[in-house]
Amino acid sequence: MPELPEVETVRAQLEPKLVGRRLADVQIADHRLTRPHDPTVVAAELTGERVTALDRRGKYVVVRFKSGRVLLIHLRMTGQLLHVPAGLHDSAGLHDLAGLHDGSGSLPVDDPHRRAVVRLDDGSDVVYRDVRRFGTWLLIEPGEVDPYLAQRLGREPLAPAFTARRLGEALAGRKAPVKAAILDQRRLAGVGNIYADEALWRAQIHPQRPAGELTEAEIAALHRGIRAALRAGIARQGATLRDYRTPGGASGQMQHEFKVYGRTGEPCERCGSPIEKIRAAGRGTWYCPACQKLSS
DNA sequence: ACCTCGTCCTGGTTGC
DNA sequence: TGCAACCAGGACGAGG
Repeated sequence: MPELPEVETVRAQLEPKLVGRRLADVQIADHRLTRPHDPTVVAAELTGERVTALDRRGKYVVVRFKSGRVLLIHLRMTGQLLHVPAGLHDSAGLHDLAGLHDGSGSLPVDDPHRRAVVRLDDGSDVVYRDVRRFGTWLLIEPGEVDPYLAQRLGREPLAPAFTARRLGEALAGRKAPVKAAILDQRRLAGVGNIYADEALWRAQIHPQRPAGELTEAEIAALHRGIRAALRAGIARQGATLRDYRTPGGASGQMQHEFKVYGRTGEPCERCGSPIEKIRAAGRGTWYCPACQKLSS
């Protein structure tokens, strides 16, 4: 599930491949990708655009064009953006990069999960894959992107302006579990299920604590925990559970560093107690019942 | 305003 | 062994 660290890794790796390039040809194979807009129309509008910047906001990849228009890409659960150098199209190498081994030593001729391909003016391709088709491409007219994002996204957790005080403001008065609160993109942009659990473990806070009841010290610890977990994820190029790949096709390494996520029954690194799995905020949630107490 | 839950979607896993 | 049920979860809208 691409969260902030995965999306930031994709952005950083794609940036030098995309900035300055013109979109020579755009093919969109999935009508859901550009909903509610017609993919053929979107593809035609994208063709000829020149990329001036590749940014990230929350979990969105923000592709900025010279025209002022912006393409917002959201990978949701299983979206991938892969860069394929000129001359390697449709080769076995691409399937290898995309992690499509079928275990028999042979590689599929067609990739059924390829939803879109952008040919750049240097002959390379940006391939968009998405098994579950939750991902979205939204082409936005100049001036409309800031209001669109402002309506949906809160603060960037790694920005200097995101202080413990700001986090406290976002959590104040809320009775929802703290995990639900930090997953709320309108409060905090970019934290998903994995890094929420990892951040709460670092802060030694129970995921079901009411968000508004955290003490000042706990808010400070959570602030540090969120930023440390996200930075660790970026440093490891994200976490690959199944689908996530960098644009070069590599797996992330952060899954090897998880303190709690997916580690049911394994000893807590801090206290040795077995990690437990519960359901919180409607999501699978892992935590240490000994050092993340519900009542402090 | 806040909060919870259902929906979208596919493929891997579980259970009978 | 076969096959249906279940599970994973980011964003969003419905309903309380």
